[in-house]
Amino acid sequence: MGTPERASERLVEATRELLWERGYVGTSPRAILDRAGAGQGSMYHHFKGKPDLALAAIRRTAEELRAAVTAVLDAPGTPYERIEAYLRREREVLRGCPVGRLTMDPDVLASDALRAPVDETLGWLRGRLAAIVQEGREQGQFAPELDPEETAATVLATLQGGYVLARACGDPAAFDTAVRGLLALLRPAHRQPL
Amino acid sequence: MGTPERASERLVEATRELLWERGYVGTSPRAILDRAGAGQGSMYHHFKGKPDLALAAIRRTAEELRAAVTAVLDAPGTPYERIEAYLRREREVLRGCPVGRLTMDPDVLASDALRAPVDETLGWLRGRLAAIVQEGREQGQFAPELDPEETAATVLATLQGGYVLARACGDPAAFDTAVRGLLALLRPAHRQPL
DNA sequence: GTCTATAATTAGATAGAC
DNA sequence: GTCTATCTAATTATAGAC
Repeated sequence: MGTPERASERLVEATRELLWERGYVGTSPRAILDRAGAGQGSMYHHFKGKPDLALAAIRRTAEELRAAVTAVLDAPGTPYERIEAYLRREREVLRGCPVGRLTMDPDVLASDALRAPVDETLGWLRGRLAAIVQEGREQGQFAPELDPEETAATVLATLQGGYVLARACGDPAAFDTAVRGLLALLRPAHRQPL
Repeated sequence: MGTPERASERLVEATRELLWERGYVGTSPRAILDRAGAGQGSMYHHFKGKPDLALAAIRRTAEELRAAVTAVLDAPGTPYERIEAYLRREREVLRGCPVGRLTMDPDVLASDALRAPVDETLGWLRGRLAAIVQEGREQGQFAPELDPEETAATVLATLQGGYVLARACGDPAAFDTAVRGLLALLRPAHRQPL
């Protein structure tokens, strides 16, 4: 492990870190090269330029997120438990979502190529969550009035917004508060009172 | 109405627009001056520099947001209806939240001065929503298990995250879907089934 | 107050040596 | 493949005229 051998690899990793920390417009090729320990020639040999390198970085970040989410959502448990596990999974909350944050980047949104992996990843995530809500509805754990697509969107939006609240006050607890509020609303016991 | 007379006024307005569209790191003094139709001297006469001007712009945006939210939340109606009115109020969804988007800006978060108005505004909003949830709980419209602070955080997070989802796919409908999902979870009728 | 001129620094990319 | 040198434009700010 540690620093990768190949320069192209180090460039992608450095870009991933910087996109997460500073976004696309806030990341300069200079900063990438410094962090990767590579020269300009190395970057322009492997990639066509900043957008091309960023695309490679975003795609890898998206892949990793999907793998991590799949591991949590495919774990055993009731639908509610799996959603709860996803909402409560360990996160570096103050760093924000490495995929979701890109939607606040004007240059990313202006490029169909850069926006595509973001759109696909969040769309996939919504679909996964919707399937679980649907499952819970069929099992009677969730009320039939809950639309799976809508509920999934609410779950994902609460997560993404939780990052916003936590970063605003500089305290990860704000994220947890929003998640607890959502879990209370989703809780089967509460929707089927005594 | 129209373009303000005073240059300082035009500078603040231009900065407000650009911060909303491109964020802090994506906004250059040059772009501000172009949009405001002002020269460099004008800007450095009224403001100490980019951070100072941005602070003035952020404060005004925060003021306007508070006024607009107050108008909706203080309107007549049950607690659920007032929250629903807030969630469904007209928004330019794809532009995102002018305050919330700043939390994704590394330079804003790195500055206590710039982050303060963002933190205060979202904190105030959470407080207002929590008071309404509390009210609804006392009236029996919301279940006693719903913690007002947590529920308010969930409502605000869903909004902020709704912008993320909508911007990712370039469709405001994604925002509405998340809102409908939240309203279904909050709906008194669903929490007190037949 | 507002302007233009200037300047030091960085962004983003190219050329060509090794 | 990787490096350094170079280049054009933009960023952020200062100086000084009007």
